[in-house]
Amino acid sequence: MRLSQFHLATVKEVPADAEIASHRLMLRAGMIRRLASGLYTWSPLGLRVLRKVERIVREEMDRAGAIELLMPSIQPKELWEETGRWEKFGGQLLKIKDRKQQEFCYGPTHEEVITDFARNELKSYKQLPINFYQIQTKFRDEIRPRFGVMRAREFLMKDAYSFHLSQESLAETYAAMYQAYVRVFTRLGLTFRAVQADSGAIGGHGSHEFQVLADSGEDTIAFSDGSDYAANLEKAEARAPTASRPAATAPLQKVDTPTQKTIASLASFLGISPRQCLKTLLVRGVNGVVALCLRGDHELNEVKAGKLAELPGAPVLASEEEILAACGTRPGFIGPLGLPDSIPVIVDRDAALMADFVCGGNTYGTHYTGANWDRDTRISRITDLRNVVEGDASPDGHGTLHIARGIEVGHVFQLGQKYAEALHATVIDESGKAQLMTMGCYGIGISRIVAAAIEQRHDAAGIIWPEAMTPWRVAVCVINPKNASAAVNDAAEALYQALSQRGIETVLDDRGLRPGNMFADMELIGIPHRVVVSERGLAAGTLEYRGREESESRTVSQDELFALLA
RNA sequence: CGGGGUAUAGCUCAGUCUGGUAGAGCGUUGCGUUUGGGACGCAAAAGUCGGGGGUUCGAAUCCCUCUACCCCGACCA
Repeated sequence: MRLSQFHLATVKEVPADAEIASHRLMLRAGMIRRLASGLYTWSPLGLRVLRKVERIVREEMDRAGAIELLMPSIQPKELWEETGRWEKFGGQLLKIKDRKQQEFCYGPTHEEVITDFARNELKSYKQLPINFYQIQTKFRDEIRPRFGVMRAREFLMKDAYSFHLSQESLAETYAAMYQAYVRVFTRLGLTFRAVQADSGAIGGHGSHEFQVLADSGEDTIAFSDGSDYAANLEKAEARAPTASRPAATAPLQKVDTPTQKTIASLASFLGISPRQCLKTLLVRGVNGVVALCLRGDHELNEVKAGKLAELPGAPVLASEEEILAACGTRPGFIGPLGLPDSIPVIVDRDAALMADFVCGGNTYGTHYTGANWDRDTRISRITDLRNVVEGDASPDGHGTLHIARGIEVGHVFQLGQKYAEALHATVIDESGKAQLMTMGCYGIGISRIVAAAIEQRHDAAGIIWPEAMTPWRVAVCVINPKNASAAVNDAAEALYQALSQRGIETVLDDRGLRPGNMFADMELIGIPHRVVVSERGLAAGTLEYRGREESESRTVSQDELFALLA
């Protein structure tokens, strides 16, 4: 590509509300332009990168035996009513009407459509297993779109859906998809982790997320330094403590804590560590409120709590009125001692090992010190309720957990029969009977990968593309082409041709900008290799090369350059 | 959904409190000087001040209203 024939549109300034590096750099490099909230145009430059990612994903899906198709982005209401998701999906579902007032949605995902396709197309067990995928634009009406294409409303996604007659067959395809994803992210040159994920309300047997590690990530993941164990924080199990509870030694005493409503203020007021305090949360349960107890330095894991039989779903903290009615005090002074028997006291495994602890006094402005389980108060149930923290033992018994931030770019999921059941997707088995199919689904956020890669790989000058994603591998920069001798321009042109003929994607910067502008642009848009052609070098018969991550350029011959790029 | 903020030149933003000639930087166009790390000079084009309504002799500025966009929050005791 000759840049003089391209539309490169870098800018110096970006809106103050572009907060994260990838968003700012994509705007500055001119990869995307915002059309409306959560909607972006991909410029020619941005599209080159997006297509690179798409291509690698497509190649690896094909290699893993998935078959590409393309479903409509607009989907009829009736299909979504069959699975009950027309109502259940919530505000993220963009609903639209046609001229006849028929209702549709812009597809946020395609389980309904693919299952409808499968129930019509697949008749016999002999057609299974089969795995269909598409690369399609999706729309989710996010509450708060932000960070550019990272959390946009319209985005490009690869989604695959596999169909099986047995769990074993599903497990095989699941494993193949997992391996395909490992290949995709490895080829893209990204630092990532495959982590165990919570399979959510849908149920199912297995789920892994592929997380690109980046400090700005919206997800928190835990991984072991002594094994392959890695899990989303939501899912990560806090290993059962092996120690036993120390004996009670302190007498139970009530102390005045007039303003100490938080663990932090309580601990500093009493001169103790937060881990000697007990945190008691009152949440809405199936029948009245439920008390959840954690060590003061731990945090409630909402996913774990949401699975408790005593709770109707994700935990919702009780209101001040409910708390006053249930235990006669206000937030900040709640404790398990003396709670009515009707309130279950569910205690985290680590909190259950506390002795001589501090907890709320259940009257305004007081706490107990020297409190002890059994002696002073009851426990209804002991379970894992907390988020793991840095330094916890890995739940598989090998190594120590570390916490990192990640950007979810892929998700593989054993769906089971939820959609097949709702849509009656069956095939005839060997004995001639209709059998519900079992499904898996596998997503990759193509457009999000572009942002995630930049998030992981950039410096003060701009983007640093991995070779697999870069719009061009090499930039040939001509110094002062308008006034240089014909020999300089000819040499640049010849080098550009030679590189292109070797199959190396090359961009020739023949715009005639001043060198500083040209170099800054090439660094901003992240081209991995830069070659400068000038009078100076031409006289010596050499080229000047600089890698994107190198701080100094070096002199090379043309052959050395080709070897470098081979 | 609740709270807050913003909307002025292609872009990034001043100007609004205290009503009186529409501003800057960057970018763009032209001319000239420059030419190895975001050059310099001169000249120029470019704005229904988000839309509508009101107050006023006079509104970017005050009031009402609508729209769009952004941020924070949705309760960890």
